[in-house]
Amino acid sequence: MATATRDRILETADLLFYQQGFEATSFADIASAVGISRGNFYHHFKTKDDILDGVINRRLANTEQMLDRWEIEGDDPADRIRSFIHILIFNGEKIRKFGCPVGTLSSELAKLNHAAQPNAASLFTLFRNWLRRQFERLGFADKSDELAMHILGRSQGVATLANAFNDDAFLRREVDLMCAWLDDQIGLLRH
Amino acid sequence: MATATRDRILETADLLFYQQGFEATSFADIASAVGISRGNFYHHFKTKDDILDGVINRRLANTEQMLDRWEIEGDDPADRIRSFIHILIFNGEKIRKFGCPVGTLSSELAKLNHAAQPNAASLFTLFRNWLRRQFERLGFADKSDELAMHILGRSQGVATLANAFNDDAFLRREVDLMCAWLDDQIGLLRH
DNA sequence: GTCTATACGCAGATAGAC
DNA sequence: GTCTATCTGCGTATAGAC
Repeated sequence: MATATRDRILETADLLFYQQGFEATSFADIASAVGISRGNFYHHFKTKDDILDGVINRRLANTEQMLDRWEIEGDDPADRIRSFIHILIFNGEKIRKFGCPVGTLSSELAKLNHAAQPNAASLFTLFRNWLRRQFERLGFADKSDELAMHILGRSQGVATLANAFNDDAFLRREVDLMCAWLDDQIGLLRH
Repeated sequence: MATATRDRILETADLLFYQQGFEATSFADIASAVGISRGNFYHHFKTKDDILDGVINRRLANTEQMLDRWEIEGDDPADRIRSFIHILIFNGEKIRKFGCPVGTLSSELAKLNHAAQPNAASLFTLFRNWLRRQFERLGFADKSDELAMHILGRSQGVATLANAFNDDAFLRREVDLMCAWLDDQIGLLRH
């Protein structure tokens, strides 16, 4: 198939950008991991920035798939929000090693003053809008976006510190606190 | 004075590492900003990692000074914790541009698998222990470290999202929520 | 579509004159 | 203590054979 190599490059670059960072990952790194020559790259991508765009688009598509799955599997909006919160535990090992894939990429690109930073931030927007919709369905109306951003921020902070200290107990404790916070919010709704 | 140039190098490197990241900052960047030649560097530092160590030590010293100041200026432990929370607003512009200097350095070094990562995390420990002491004085006893980590995590998440979206309103809203959380915790202490 | 060979610049680092 | 000149390797990117 015409796009098989291209897909393998993107899959590998996605992983390496996460584990090593975008700038620290060279064409040679990706090429040797994929098992192709450096020169072959440029048949599929013009520049390194092109690969970055491809990786971000890949992540956007994968994230949308995951959110759709949660939408189907979750019985009610609160359950679905808990799916989001528990991803911190599900991906705990990777997060302690490499941080959150969304947050670390956005931060790196911000520092590099890279044109693709807003593109990376749109990964956050995917979660933000999905969470907002769940809160709306719970009846939070105008507050929904603020609650979505709040919990998104909480999860980012947990990822950053769990990574800095490689602390699994902290991560699990904070997941419990976030679930308790969600229950509190729902309780407050009913006065 | 013998160490004047060394100090200027560290001051400049500190700033550039924050604004551009450690790896993206070259000797040439620092040299031109300081106004010295590249060769002159190696009289003061053997390697780039030596500069990183110097920068981290500089940040450790500056952070200790700031925490000591808060200790003196704050009337009670709750006020001091509010000083910590409000640094997000005080440094809001820089945070929206470059993120939190502690969190972003720790994350970058974690991805680079750099030997100095625990060293960078010790900057977090400085805040963590200072916050823990404030919570202890408020009477939280065993829970003090967990509360310190909680609020440290919250501030990290706020910095990451405020940077990703360049969102000042979110930052201020979350600072208010963190202060409200603090008041709640103190209220719960008295049953 | 994949390869080898190569261009070119900049990175970190060193030697040695002043 | 500061400089200029230089080394060496690796980064992205290109040219052209197969």
